[in-house]
Order: sequence, then C-alpha cells, then structure tokens
Amino acid sequence: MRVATWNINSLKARLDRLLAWLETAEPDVVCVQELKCATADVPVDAIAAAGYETAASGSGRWNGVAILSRVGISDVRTGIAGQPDFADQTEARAITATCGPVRVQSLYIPNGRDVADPHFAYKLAFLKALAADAAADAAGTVPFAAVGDYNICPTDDDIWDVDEWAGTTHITQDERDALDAVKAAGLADVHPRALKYDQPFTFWDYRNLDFPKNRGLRIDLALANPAFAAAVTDAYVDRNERKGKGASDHAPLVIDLDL
DNA sequence: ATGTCAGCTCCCAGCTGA
Repeated sequence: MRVATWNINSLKARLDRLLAWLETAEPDVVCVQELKCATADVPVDAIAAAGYETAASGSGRWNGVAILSRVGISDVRTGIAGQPDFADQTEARAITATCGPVRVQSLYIPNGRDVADPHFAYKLAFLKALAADAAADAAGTVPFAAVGDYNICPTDDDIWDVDEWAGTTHITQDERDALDAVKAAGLADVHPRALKYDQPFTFWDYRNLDFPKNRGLRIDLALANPAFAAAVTDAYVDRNERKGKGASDHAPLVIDLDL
C-alpha cells in the first residue's frame, strides 16, 4: 500500500491539485496538513467522488489536519493527550486513524516563529506531549506512523544552508532534542530518497526563488514504529508537485509499504 | 527587493502567519 503526507497549504485553494494528485499518485492513505478551513467546510463530497473517505479536524483560518483513505477509516482520534493550548486555544494540529492495516497520525507541529517567541516554547511543549502520546502506538504490533509537518530539520543535511539559518527556529538543538524524544518513544525517521539533487527536501519557501534554486528544507517527516518501518519498500519526495502555478510550498512525502 | 501566498478584514488594501 501507499501512504503519503502533504502540507497542502489551504485545502480550498489546492483542491483541484489534490484531486489530480490522488488520481496520478494513487495513494491509499494521505495525511494532510494546513487545511486552513473549518471542519464543516472540508470538501468531503469532492474527495469522496475521488474514492476517499475523510477524517478532518479544522479550525478556520489557520492549521487544520486530515486523513484521507480509500482503505477505510476507523478509530479516529482528534488531538493528542496532554496537548498544550496556544492563546487559550486547543489548535487543530493532530488527528489519528486506522486505515486498513496501518494506523497513522497526521501532525502539524507548531512553527515556533522565533526562539524568543512564546510560540517556540509551545512548539517544544507540543513535541513533549507527542512523545508521551505516541508511546503506546509506537510499542504496538500494528504498523503505526506519526507523519506530517514537524517544522524541524532533523540534521544539518536537511537544510540547504545551515549557516543562512543560524539563530532561527527549525534547526536548534532544543527542537532536535525534542524530536529525538519523540523518536525515543520507539519511532524511526523513514528517510526518503530525492527524485532530483541529493537532499530529499520537502519544503521550499515561496519567496526568493527558493524552489528553482533548491533552497529547501526536509521538515515533513514520517516517524514509524518497527512494524511500519519493516514494511517500507520505498520512500520519496514527489517534488514535481511543488512545480507550476498554484503549488503548495510543500511537496508530498510518499511511502510504499509491503502491506 | 522577503523576486510569495492564502485568508481575513471596521469591504478590497493592508494585515498576519508561514
């Protein structure tokens, strides 16, 4: 089966591209982030017409996560245990479901904005909660993966120029330690191959001609438990989806499984 | 030149967040 994760940067603005991609890439399960619409506004009928059921958690203007599946969706859970609030809001940043033989979690980890911003502490607190939340699924026999936009470059190889980003979020030791704590729950980073160039970046900023210049980051990750990781036959970043007018600033991460 | 984009708003130009 094929599982993908994609920060779509507005489900409404990207619906046509999503539907076209479902048809060509033929994923069985797609974890989507940054819906930027309320749960009630998720176009479930158009997605159903493409053959996919939807489980979504949206909250309007920002955030929002979903799981699309053509192999069934059950045991849906919204949010994570002990999820911290931001500005007195519990944001739509996590949804988990069982889809056929796998259990997947679609995650949109807070950006952090700036190391001095309260959003950065929120990011670390979210990751701490995630590490605890994921422990049971990580230790289970059901193939499980916590996938999505982690907003962290795991290593210096996961960014086009670490010096250019010195002092900013996404590359700090605090964030990497927090990510390591999630992995320590029993999850391994499914490292994708690049379709072009050496580094499998998943995000290129819209600004500065970052995509043509390949100034990218690998921040969309799939953290898999042993049962999931053992079934992986291929993983790649579909950078073609970052091309052209109306692209998201993220490309899908695609994982093939012998399941 | 932040070489952009999406969604929202004291309704359409200017802000926020990424």
